[in-house]
Amino acid sequence: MGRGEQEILREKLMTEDNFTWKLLSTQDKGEGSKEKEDEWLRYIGGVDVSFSNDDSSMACGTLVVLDFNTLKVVYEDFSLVTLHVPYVPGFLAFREAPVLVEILDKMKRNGNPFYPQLLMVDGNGILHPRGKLFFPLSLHHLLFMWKLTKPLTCAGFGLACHIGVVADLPTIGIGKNLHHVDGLDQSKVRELLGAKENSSKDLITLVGSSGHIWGAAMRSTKASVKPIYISSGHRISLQTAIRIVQMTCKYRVPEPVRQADIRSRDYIRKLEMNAKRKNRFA
DNA sequence: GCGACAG
DNA sequence: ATCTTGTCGC
Repeated sequence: MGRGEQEILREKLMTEDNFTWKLLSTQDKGEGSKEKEDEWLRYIGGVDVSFSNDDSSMACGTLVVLDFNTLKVVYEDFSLVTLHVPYVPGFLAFREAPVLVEILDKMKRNGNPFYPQLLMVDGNGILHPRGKLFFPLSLHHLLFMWKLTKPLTCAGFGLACHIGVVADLPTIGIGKNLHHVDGLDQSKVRELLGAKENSSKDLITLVGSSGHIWGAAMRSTKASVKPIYISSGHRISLQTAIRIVQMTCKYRVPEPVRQADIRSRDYIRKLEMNAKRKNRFA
């Protein structure tokens, strides 16, 4: 029974393209294709969690949906929660996934027409270490993590994978810092990106000491020296993920994640402002 | 052996 | 993750 459970979970993580929509390199649509608009990638979601300064356990989960053609926000939702699980490197999903999955689920239940066809996550996908145990987690969480990671033989299982499997959505992981794994580290990546044979490239594949491909480091803006780290979350290949990220990068961080980030911070900042006004009248 | 480690 | 000011450059 436990073994069968593991088999099912292993098969749920897909790092190949598995979606119904189509993606054109130019995203141009020919004449007479209006009846088939559902077949094109149009709505891309972005999720992020921001935190309160006053109360570090208070968090704001945020979901935004952008129109791929205009890169404008067409939907946003927020959810305030109190987090009881601490942040532990490698176990970000246990802290942030529940809120984000809940907001997604709410949107789906309401039958919202803007429900995303693809989700970009502020956090890694398969670019993620496994098999390390840390203390501050409860036994329940450790067992859950163990069940999810044990069957995987060729990849990690970061926040983007976690959300993708639970919500059954194609997801892309976007890291703003490198999570050290399989011999990869910031200095090595910077060395490769800056190397003369790569000087024309703004993209390098992240190959670990074991030879495994974990994702890609991308210099998304000409001027930026600090790359972003792209990896497959769920139901998408690295190649496709890279293409989509490149098409949504107005700035260093792709728009869906950037907008979720900005609006999430804004929401919690305004909340704190209102709380302080109340105190002034008390 | 110890430290490094997404947000 | 979060605080915060100015500063440089397109």
